[in-house]
Amino acid sequence: MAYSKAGQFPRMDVEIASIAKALAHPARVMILQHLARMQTCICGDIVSELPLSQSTVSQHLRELKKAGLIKGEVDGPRVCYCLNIEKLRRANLVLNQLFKDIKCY
Amino acid sequence: MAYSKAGQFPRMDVEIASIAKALAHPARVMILQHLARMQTCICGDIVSELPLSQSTVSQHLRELKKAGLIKGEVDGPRVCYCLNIEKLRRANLVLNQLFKDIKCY
DNA sequence: ATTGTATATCGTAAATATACGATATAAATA
DNA sequence: TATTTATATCGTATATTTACGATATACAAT
Repeated sequence: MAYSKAGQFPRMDVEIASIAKALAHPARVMILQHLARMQTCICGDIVSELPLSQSTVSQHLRELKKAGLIKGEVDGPRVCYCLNIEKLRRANLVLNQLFKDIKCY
Repeated sequence: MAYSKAGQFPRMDVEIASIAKALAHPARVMILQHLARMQTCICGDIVSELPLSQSTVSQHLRELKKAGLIKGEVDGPRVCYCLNIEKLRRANLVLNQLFKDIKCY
């Protein structure tokens, strides 16, 4: 991220921002939705679902993994991705708390 | 945004991403929280609340305005900002719908 | 009219994000 | 072992974001 002052913001606000950042690209939103539909957390399929090259999709997957929203597991020559349910529940909680704090729910 | 393919993603996913992007910096989260606390939507106060320069805060305010999450109204030499409650409700709705879609709530 | 105050905008630098093709890696299969 | 397949990473180009100081703007007050 192009901000150099992360330490100067409240911990919770940094967490909210980090979660929001992971959701801040339509490709990544689509990836989450796709992973939710296919319980059998397919992987190369994601590439064919998106209008983006394989390497770009791989970058988005890395972003989602970095934020903890998905997990990837090697399975032979391929990698199976799946949602990280706990972290996503936490994301939902944290965002709802924000809207509650600002009285918009 | 550094993506050139917005038209190729579902409208709803673009909306989610755009909302998330507005929330993707702790300074902007803090601004929303501050505006919620002070109903009298103060403005220059925001600058003194944040560890950032006046011009940088102004940029963040512009981002929030662009996303529609806040409104700014000129009042003499100063500008009063306040939350855009309807848009924030919509943001909450849309994000909750995402978490519902992916079964993480 | 001049001065002061509050914001926005400009110019700029540096970091990060997006996107792709090409290449490397790792594992299954022939 | 060689080949195919699936994915990640590298290199690179471009766009965007973050951040600041300096300057412009717009209004109020002197």
